[in-house]
Amino acid sequence: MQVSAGPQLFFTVPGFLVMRNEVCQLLSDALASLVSQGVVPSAPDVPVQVERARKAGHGDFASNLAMVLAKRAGLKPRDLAEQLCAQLPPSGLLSRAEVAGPGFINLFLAPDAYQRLPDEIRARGESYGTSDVGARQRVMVEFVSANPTGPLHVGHGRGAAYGDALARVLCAAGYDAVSEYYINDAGRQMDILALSVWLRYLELCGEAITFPGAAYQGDYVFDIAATLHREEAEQYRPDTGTLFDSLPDNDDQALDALISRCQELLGEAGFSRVHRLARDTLVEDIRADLARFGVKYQTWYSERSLIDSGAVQRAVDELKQGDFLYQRDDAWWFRSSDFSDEKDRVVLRANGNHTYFATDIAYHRDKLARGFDHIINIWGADHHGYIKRVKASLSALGLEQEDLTVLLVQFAVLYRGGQKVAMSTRSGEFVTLRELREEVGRDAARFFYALRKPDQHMDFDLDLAKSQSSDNPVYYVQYAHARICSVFRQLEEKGIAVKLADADHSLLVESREMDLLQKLSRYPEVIEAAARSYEPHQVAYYLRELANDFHTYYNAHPFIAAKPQLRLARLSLIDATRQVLANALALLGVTAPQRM
RNA sequence: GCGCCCGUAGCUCAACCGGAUAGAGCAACGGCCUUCUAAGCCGUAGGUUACAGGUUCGAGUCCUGUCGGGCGCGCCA
Repeated sequence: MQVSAGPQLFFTVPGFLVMRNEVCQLLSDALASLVSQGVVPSAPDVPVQVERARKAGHGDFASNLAMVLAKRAGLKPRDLAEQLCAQLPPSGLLSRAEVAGPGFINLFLAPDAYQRLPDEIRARGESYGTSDVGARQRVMVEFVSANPTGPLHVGHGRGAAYGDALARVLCAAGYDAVSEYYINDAGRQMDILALSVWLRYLELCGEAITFPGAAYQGDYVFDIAATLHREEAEQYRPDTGTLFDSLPDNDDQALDALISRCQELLGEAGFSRVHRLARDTLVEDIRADLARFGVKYQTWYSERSLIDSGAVQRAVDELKQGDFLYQRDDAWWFRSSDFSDEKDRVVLRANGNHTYFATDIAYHRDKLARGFDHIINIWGADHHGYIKRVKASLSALGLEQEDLTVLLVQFAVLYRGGQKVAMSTRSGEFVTLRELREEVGRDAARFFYALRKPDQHMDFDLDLAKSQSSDNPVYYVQYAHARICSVFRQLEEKGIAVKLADADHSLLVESREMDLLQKLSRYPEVIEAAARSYEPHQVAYYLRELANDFHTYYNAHPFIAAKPQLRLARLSLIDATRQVLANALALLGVTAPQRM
């Protein structure tokens, strides 16, 4: 069934269409006509590509369709292009089409298509730009998922900014996207944290402790210990006389021995109490930290719950039954090399504990079992070696590898005063996300992250990010929004009443006005492209372009001082601009201030 | 050594499933405020897209190799 694509449809269906897709449909119709006439072989499997013209003079849209099809049609590209133009169905959307260069088809929009845009944007409000190209497919985006063993650092910040923006962009493009944080609360690192808290607690009880160098050193460990001491007094202070006797020389082994002794001395319930207190405190801290960064999750999913529910055991058993596991050196290995991984991977260690990978297998299976059409993991680039094994496990469990996309975020290197900021988790010398937010502000930090595509190495200039000057790109965009708000405040102060709905947009004939209208019309396409390629940075670049068009317009033409009819049209245009600036900033988690 | 990511203006980065003359910001230089916020605008200059081949009507984009950078290659998470 063909969709007719007149302006009627485009402007009356409440906002689920994208202008470029409408143009694309017109061209598809033209192609179908040529096929039915036998000019072009039937059922060409070539997708019809239409893109925004990159140069003024090339019209509004351009297509390479004729060049792609020329060979199989046995026609010269330009001749085929002529025929395609002739077959374009009548439409209020396009005013004309012409052949250019080696065979491009340049398409020109009817002025009316632009002139109705401000009203359309006003009617759509916050939803302008959204579309249904995602067809309500259910997508989960999992990101950050840092161990709750300490505060988030700036590396997590990049993943948070990216994941959150991506989820929002996907929603805007018509996907049913949700965000999830996977709480790694089951591993050895958490045991070390619990031990660290307990040792600090013992200090508070007056014990002389030699705190291990490999344990967690951060101040937050003291805070949690203090809470424990305040709430439980000395209930978790057993006889610790032999606690540090004859520990292994090896630091890691000594730590494991201490954990075992701690578990023995406290009993399962006692250790669990300390463990849970540490976890809950840090998860809450992380949640609050991310919330202040503008990042909210629909779900927080506990790794431990996968173990407690038996999901990990079931997954391992099933892999065993399918002969995907084998025993070697007392450990159980997964045959991931059968699925193009470099080598097989341990799932159950010789000591009986499962590896992180084992819970990951159960976790990813669980995600898909929850009914998502697609799951996306955002990982730090240092985890790239894990992609193949996780995908291999999906195959072994009869699931589709294609249902999982792993997106890698490269590291950000901080610069302050032109110097690289040294960071090391080990020494506790890292810049936390909280410090970054307090130093440069949430908006600047989010916008800086948003300005980089994730697979690019990134230099983060702290001085630039916190500068309250024109050097800072976030203010450039926010300033455009504030300026427009200011214009409307001026109107109010002068007592000038405006009824934007009465504006006659045919009065908008200046080149800057056309540029601005064109940019506004492109917004839904930007969202669609950003969603399709998982690149929310496209929204950030679009924002800069839109702000630039506005600032240029602002400097070139008066709004309030114009004659009443023209004034109304211009105010309507900048009001629409304000709406799109606000919508796009919201996608990136950046505020749109009314004054600056 | 093997694998993954990356290499674009002096610096930081874009470039819409391969398209027309590779674009912005910063830094440099020159202009624009008695008028709606100068956190702004306009202009000038800046390039063999690391290098060498290949694929085709067309390559920054795809393929191969070389060089350079980051990361990974644990019964850690």
